[in-house]
Amino acid sequence: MTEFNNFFKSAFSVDNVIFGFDEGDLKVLLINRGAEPYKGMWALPGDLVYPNEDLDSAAGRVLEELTGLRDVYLEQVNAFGAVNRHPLGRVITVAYYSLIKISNYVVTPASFAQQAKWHSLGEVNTLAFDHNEILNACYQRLKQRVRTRPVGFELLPPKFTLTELQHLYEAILETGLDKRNFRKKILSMNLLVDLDETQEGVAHRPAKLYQFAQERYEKLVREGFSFELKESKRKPSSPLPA
Amino acid sequence: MTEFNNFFKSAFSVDNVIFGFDEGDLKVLLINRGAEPYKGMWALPGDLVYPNEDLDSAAGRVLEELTGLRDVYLEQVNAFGAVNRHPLGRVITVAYYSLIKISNYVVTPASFAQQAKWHSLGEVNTLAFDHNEILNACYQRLKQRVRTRPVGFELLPPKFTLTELQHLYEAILETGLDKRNFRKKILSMNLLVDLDETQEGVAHRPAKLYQFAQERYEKLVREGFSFELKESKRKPSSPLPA
DNA sequence: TGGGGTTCATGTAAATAACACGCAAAGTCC
DNA sequence: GGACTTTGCGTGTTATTTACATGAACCCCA
Repeated sequence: MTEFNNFFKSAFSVDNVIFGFDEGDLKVLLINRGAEPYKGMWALPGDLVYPNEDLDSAAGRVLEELTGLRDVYLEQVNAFGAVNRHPLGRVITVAYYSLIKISNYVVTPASFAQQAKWHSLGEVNTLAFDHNEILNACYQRLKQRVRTRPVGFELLPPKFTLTELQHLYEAILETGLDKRNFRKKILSMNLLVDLDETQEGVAHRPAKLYQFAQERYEKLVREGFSFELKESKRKPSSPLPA
Repeated sequence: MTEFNNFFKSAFSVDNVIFGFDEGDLKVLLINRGAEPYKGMWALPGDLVYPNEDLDSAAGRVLEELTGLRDVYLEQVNAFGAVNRHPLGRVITVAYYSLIKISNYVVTPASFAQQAKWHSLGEVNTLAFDHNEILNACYQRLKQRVRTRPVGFELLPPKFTLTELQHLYEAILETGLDKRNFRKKILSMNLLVDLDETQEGVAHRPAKLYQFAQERYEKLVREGFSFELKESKRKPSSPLPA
């Protein structure tokens, strides 16, 4: 057993890629590290896992400490365990991503951060540790999920317009979609409830508001669906912000 | 840093779900544990990760010790870290699955096993640790992969018939497929090379042999494809072995 | 109060992909 | 050489996906 105990010299952490959606693009919540190593650099929020804590709980805790949110969509993606990924010892990390409604709350930097801030996915620079790699893996996973589960909705406010929903898909999939085909497809899934309300205060014809049908939503999350739409030939999504 | 070091009391392992395909059904390679805990029970092959070893390397090592094979399809699935999943301490495990050509080699039980043996997926009973859960997660992942990457081929011998290929898909997807549609679809992918050879010694019309086109294969592994065929109405796969 | 600006909402025809289906040919076995 | 088994193809039918344009609703401002 002595030999066995030699192995118990490592630790593990969770890192959480927190996605939000705002102003038409996809964002990640990053923290500015308040402690060494990598002090002052941007990083994914994460923490060592407590001895009596499950991985999922740890990921949920990190999220809650930072945002105050519970009961949020949270999915484990992968473990990262390169030998030297952490300068202070052998630490493997388990990556999670979560989807939150960005408008729902105020970010309160946790103890381990000086600052927490949303970054557009396209504007993320070099992060601490191997966090760029982790971020990328989580983003790829999200991209894939969006095509087979209706998880996109987790990112939207309770009431939304079809155009907002389309912009969300376009941002995640990095593509442009045909409006009519998008609507036809999404409406045919019986996933949306027409609220008989419209936007107010917009300087143009107001759009109808929808919410998603909870039961149907859960069914589709469980069973999966297939959302495949070809990139629109006519209106490729602009690579530049307006 | 003292506090930090309190965390370094845990270990991590890899467990490897090794899939093979033979006699028309999907198999997993299990070991009979030669040491406590769970001595004598069937389990997934796995091992603690050495202090200077990457996760992927560890998974590859486990596989090689058991089968002698290198350069095999290997994919990480998930980490499992329930607090009490290991009776001797906090050990989280990272699950991998690999796909091998079952006929290629002889199983040689590694040091940690008394015995290694192929089990049909349907005949797996209670395993050590949380290995049933892990096995299931890996199987689900494989099922999903098969629909978007041509990984199925990793399980077949270098030369195979279309019928064998179809049986493989049916076994993994647990479904029955229409022969003609299956052929049409798979041939239209330009993935197969007709070897101009036929089976020998079979008591019926011999089938043509194919191999898969390496380049095209790699391209499709990278880019993905979509293999969706509806379950055949006429010949649902029999739930019972012949 | 009406004209300009902007976004919303919608339907159809053409092309493509998926589906169900049956029969002749190529071998082995006896 | 006749019976048996499995292979290997092609086609009509149906469902899905694609491309595409115009009038309607609302705000703002002159």
